[in-house]
Amino acid sequence: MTDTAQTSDPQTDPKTPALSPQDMVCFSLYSAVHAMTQAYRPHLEALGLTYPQYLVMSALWSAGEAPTVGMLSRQVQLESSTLTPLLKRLEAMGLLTRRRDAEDERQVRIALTDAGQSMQGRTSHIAGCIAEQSGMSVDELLALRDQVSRLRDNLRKG
Amino acid sequence: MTDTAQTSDPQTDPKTPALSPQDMVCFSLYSAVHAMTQAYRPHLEALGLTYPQYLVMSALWSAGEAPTVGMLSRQVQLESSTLTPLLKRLEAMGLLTRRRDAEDERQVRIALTDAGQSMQGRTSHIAGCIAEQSGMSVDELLALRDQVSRLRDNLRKG
DNA sequence: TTCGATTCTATCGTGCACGATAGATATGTG
DNA sequence: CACATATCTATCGTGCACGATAGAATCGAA
Repeated sequence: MTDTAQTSDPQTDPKTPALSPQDMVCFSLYSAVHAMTQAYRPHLEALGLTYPQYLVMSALWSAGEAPTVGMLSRQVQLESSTLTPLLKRLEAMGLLTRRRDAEDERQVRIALTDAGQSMQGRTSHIAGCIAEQSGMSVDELLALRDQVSRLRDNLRKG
Repeated sequence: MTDTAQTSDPQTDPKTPALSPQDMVCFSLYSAVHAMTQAYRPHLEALGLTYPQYLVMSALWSAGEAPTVGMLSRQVQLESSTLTPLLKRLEAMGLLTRRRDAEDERQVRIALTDAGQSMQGRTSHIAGCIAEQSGMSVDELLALRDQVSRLRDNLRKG
């Protein structure tokens, strides 16, 4: 993400002035994610979750039936090599179960336990806290979300 | 970032409908960073750098004189526990040197080697490639950068 | 100037995150 | 049925990223 404009020719001018991280779109995203993780931390520590774990739990709370690892992977955009150990940790905490699908034994279905289901109720205050801390209006946040999602989808296509 | 609006009361209604990751501002940022890292990967692999390493190199290219670890830490918003091993790897690649400051022996000053300096010239095309791949105009990207930076700074304050 | 407090970097342990790869199951073609 | 191909999850190695902590150097106040 040195992805802002450069007027001088990059091929002929070997001393193009360097873009500082502060100038780059990529750095704003990168540092915002870390700041967001820090903002979530106290809320999630009370639940014993990390941020990626919370993200997977959110996917499960909003899912209809027990999704497969592949379905989760596509939804949260993480590889199976990331998800498998993460899901094993959530299983060890007693929040979900992992079971081979009888129809297709290659797939593993993830189902919430009662403890996993009931945890959702203890997360409902978090959204408002973060939104307030963001110092932005709900409309601004929604617009930002849509812009960032559009950027992400375009980058994935390219 | 379940940080969009909830109309039902979170205290009295234990079954608040769950926000899917796709609804959350935090997830858009989180997934956009991963997409951005993937977009950078082919360009950075040619240089033998990871994205965080590239970020630190960018900070050094735009810095006036040899900054300390603490100065870099504040600029790229990473802890010394992250920077120290990262800087050691860049040192092992011959891109920079780490030396104790004579004035204040607690501090370590980071200076680019010739190889580190000259690498900058080979990065000048990357910005344009990513900007094009983003499918957004320069004005949109700059506006997005400023919005995301504002969000980050507000979250850091809270 | 002496010693308590602060500053600064490094170390350690845990948990992502990914590419490469393996291994098991399923599918399709003959 | 046989066998090549594809799909799906898991494993392994590398590199972040952070909190907690340690240890050295500096600063400050009596």
